[in-house]
Amino acid sequence: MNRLDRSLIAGLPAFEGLTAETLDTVLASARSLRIEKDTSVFEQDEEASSFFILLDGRVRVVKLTPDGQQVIVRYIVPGELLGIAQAIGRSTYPASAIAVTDCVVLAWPSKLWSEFATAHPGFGMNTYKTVGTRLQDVQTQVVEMATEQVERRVAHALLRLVQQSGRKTDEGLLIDFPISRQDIAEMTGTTLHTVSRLLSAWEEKGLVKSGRQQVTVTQPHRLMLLADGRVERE
Amino acid sequence: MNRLDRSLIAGLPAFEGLTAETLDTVLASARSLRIEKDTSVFEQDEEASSFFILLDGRVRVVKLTPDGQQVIVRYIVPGELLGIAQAIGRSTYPASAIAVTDCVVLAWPSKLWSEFATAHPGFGMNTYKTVGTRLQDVQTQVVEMATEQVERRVAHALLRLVQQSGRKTDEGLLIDFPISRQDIAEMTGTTLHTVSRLLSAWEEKGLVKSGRQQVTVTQPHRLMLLADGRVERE
DNA sequence: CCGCTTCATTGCGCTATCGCAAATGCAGGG
DNA sequence: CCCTGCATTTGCGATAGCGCAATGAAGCGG
Repeated sequence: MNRLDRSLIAGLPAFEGLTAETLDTVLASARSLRIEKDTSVFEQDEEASSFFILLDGRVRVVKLTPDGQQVIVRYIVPGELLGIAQAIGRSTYPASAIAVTDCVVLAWPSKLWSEFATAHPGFGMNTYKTVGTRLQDVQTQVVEMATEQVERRVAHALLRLVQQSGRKTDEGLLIDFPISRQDIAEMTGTTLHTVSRLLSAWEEKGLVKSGRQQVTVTQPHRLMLLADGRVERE
Repeated sequence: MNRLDRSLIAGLPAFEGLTAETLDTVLASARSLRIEKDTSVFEQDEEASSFFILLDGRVRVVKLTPDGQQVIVRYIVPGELLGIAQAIGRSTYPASAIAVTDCVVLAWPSKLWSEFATAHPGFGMNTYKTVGTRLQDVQTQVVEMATEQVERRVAHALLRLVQQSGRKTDEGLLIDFPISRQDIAEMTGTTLHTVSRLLSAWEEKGLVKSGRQQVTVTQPHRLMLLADGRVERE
C-alpha cells in the first residue's frame, strides 16, 4: 500500500478543523484509486461499501429512471465527497457516479464513516453541512424546473457549471471538462435538440462559443440576464 | 409558562432513543404555540430565530421566486421537524411555512439546536437523518420533473399526499386537509387549469373523487399504474 | 337567507418544446 | 491519411400544456 500524504486532504472542507494526527489516522485507512474516464466509481442500487473523496478529475452523478431515462443530479469537483449514502441513512447508493475524465479518488470502507463521525465530530459536521448544501441546491433546482422555461433553465445550468468549473481562456469562461448537448439536456430536463438549438442561437448572439463536447461562456453577464428573465427574448 | 408533558414528544422520531430526563430538559426550553390557519410559522429569508416540531395540524412549506411565483416544497405532518435552517448551516429560513389548518407547534430558540445536538448525539443524528431523507425526496422530485409529463407528475403527487395524509373513508382515501387545484399545481410545476382538467378526467374514469379543496383517491391502484406510466392514456 | 369572495370548470387558440429524420462535421484509430 | 462512429445541427410537423376569459359552484359573513 502506498503512503498517502496528509497534504492531499489537509485543505479540503470535509476535513477542515481536524488535527494533523487525525488526518493521518484517517488517511491510514484510505485507499487511493484511479478511475478511468467513462467508468463508474459506483453504481446506483449497489451495496454502498465505500465512500469517497474526489482528488482529481470530474465525476457525474446520474440517476436512472425505471424506464431507462437518465438525469444528471450534479457534477462533483475535486475536494468534494461522494457516495455518502451512510450519511443520509442508506445502505445502497441512490445514484451512479461516472468519471467524466480520468480521476483520482480516496475511498474508505463505509463502516468507517460513523466511526470517523463520532471520533472526530468536526468530520461529521462537515459532511452534514455538505448534505445540507446539496439539499438547498436540489431544492433550488426544483423551483427552477417548476417555474422557468427551458431557455432559462439551460442558461442557469451553464452558469452553475461555469461557476464550478470555469477556466478562463481568451474566449471567455470554458467549462473545463467534456460535456455534450445530451449531458446538458439531462441536467435540465429537456432534449439534446433543444439544447443544440439554444446554443446555436446564443452563439449567434455572441453569448457563448461551443463545439464538440465543449462550451465556453463568452458573455456571462448577458447570459445571466437571460437566465434571470430580465431580458426580452425575441 | 404552561407545563409540557414528556409524552408529547416521546414517540417522535426526532427524539427517538433519548432518555426521559433528556426529554424533560429539552421540553423545559420549549414554547408551545398555536398557529392559526393561513398564518405563517416563519417566513422565507427571515432570520432563523427558532426551530419547530409540528404537534398537530398541517403545514405547507413554500418557496417564493423573485418574480412572485410559488412552489410548494413539501407538506409537514405532525411529528416532523421544520425550520431546521441551522442543521443545514443557514441563518435564515430558505422557505416560508404556512399553517394549512390550525396547528400546534413546539418552538425552540435556534441557538439551542447545536447545544442539543452535541449534548444528545441521538438528537443530532435524528435531525440529520431527516435532512438526508428530504434530500432524497427532493432528488426524486427532480427526476420526476425532468422525465415525466404533467399527468404522471400530478398522479405521483396525489399518491404521496395520500400516503402521507390519507384518511380512509367509504369513498376511498381522502387527503385530510384542504388542498386546492392551485396548491397541486404549485407542487407539480403546472397550472391550476391543467390540474382541474386532469382531476375531471380522472373523476370520469372513476379514479378519484374531488370537490372544493378536497380530493379523494378512490382507486389508488389504478392511479399508481397511471403514475408509473404502465398504462395507455387515451 | 342573501350577497360576496374564493375556488373550480371548461372552451378555445396559441406556442414552446418535443420527436423524428436526414445531413453534416469532427476526431481518433488503424 | 482515410474510415468509422459519435456528436451536432437543423428542418418540419405534431402536441402537450399554457393562458385567457367566461361561467358556474360552494362556502362564509352578516
